[in-house]
Amino acid sequence: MSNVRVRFAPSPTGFFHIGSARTALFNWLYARHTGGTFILRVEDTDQARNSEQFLKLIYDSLTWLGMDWDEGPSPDGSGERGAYGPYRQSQRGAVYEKYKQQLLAGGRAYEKDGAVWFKLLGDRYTVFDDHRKKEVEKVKTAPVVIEDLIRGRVARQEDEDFVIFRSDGNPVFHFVNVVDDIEMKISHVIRGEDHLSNTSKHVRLYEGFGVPAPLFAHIPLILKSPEMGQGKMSKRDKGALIEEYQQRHFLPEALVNYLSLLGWNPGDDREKMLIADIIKLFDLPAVNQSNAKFDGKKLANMNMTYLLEQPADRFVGLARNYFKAQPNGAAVLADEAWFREVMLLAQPKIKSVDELGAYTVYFFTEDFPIDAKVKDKVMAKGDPKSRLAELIAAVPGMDFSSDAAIEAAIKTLAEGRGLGFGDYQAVARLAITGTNAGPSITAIFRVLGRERILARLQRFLGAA
RNA sequence: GCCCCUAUCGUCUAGCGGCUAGGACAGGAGAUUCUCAUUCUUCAAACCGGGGUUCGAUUCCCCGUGGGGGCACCA
Repeated sequence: MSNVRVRFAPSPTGFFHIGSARTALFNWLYARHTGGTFILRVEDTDQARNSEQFLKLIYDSLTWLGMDWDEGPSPDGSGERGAYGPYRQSQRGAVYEKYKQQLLAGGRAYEKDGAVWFKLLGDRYTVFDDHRKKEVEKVKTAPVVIEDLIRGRVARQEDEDFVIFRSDGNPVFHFVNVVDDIEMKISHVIRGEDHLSNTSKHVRLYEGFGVPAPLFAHIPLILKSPEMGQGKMSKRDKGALIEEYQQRHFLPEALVNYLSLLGWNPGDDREKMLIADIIKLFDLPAVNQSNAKFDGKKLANMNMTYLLEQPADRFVGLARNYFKAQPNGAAVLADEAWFREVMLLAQPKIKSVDELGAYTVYFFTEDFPIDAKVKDKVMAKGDPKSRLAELIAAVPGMDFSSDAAIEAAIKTLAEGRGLGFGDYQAVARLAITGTNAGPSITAIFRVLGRERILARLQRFLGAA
């Protein structure tokens, strides 16, 4: 067990964002890499915007992604574990009060306009701030120098007193963040670069409390992809919410793998990696300094490569979860053995689990759609109606015992007329599945069975 | 406006003074396959600009420019 203690400190004020997930991930990876402690702390001081629903979403998303926390609220929200609680800021009022009194008593804070302000040390002067369009009091101070683990030395001037308790009596972010990091003995603050400018405030606060500051590591931000526009990813952007991937039944390890590569790399060409290897290889100095744009296509590709190699049981389980949430789910799942067979036929073909519904409809209903474009194309080539009639004649006597037997039968039929397998395949597929994409036609014959194949062929020919 | 961070193919990135600037996703072409997809081969694609430092800069420094973030009694 190392002395590394890191925390992920989200606010339950909105959906769980991909940027938050990445920050959580880097903290978690660092804790696991170093054998340290990963803490979840809920920053719910903004009573107006907090909600229990969003809090639950944080627990669920972290759990889904496989980021377990050593201290913090329990995943079901019922209690908590760890020696430095409570882990919800809304329950830490007494702690903040104590630290406020300490500053007040030491002359490092004062009241003004009903709020409590942190007092900087140095000579004071007044200037007109043309950004805020008002007179402000400034303080001459030495620059705050931060030795950031990712950015190197960063110097920034902090030259204005700032509010630490609002006039409504509630403490502000900068204050509670620092107090809790002290109380929870946080060793490394790993957070988004958007906090880099805040860090000078935080360092002054640590000084005010007479406590050494933790080490800082400011990670790059995730930006919109070029199609989405400019700026950092916001909750409005497509693909920005973890919930979305969960609903689409992405593999969490694929998402984690992709996220780990946004701003970090193992130092060689490896991209697809086991979580265990990512943990082993991850380190703070290897994190990039520049922001990364989100690429949904690369994520989708990562998800597909994971999907292709899933063991049958896991894939079928994933498929089952997906269909449970579909309107026709109960019917699809009715016959377990058959469901499994169909899903395993689809596994090597699909790119994501949420394609499964459309990809396998015709296995579960006679009322499947016919793709008009595919129909036009297939029916325009050769003499498909004759091929269909020939198949209808042959199917009753065909050996359906294996894919190989079916393939042999169709080939024999084709050769007898100087044709190829393909001349039957396309039109049979169209008649039986309504599309041109799918598993091998022989497997479809075998799984659907003689009666249904024959019925579909006849029905299609009759309508054509 | 002020402050901070940052800059290699469209995108994620490797490179840590001397390389035909490498890989991956996306895109193009081809091969394999009963379709589709996978897979394989292959093509196209980048060092933001200007000054330095150096025998030599993608690499180090400075200045621009571009991108990002921050400047609240939000977090």
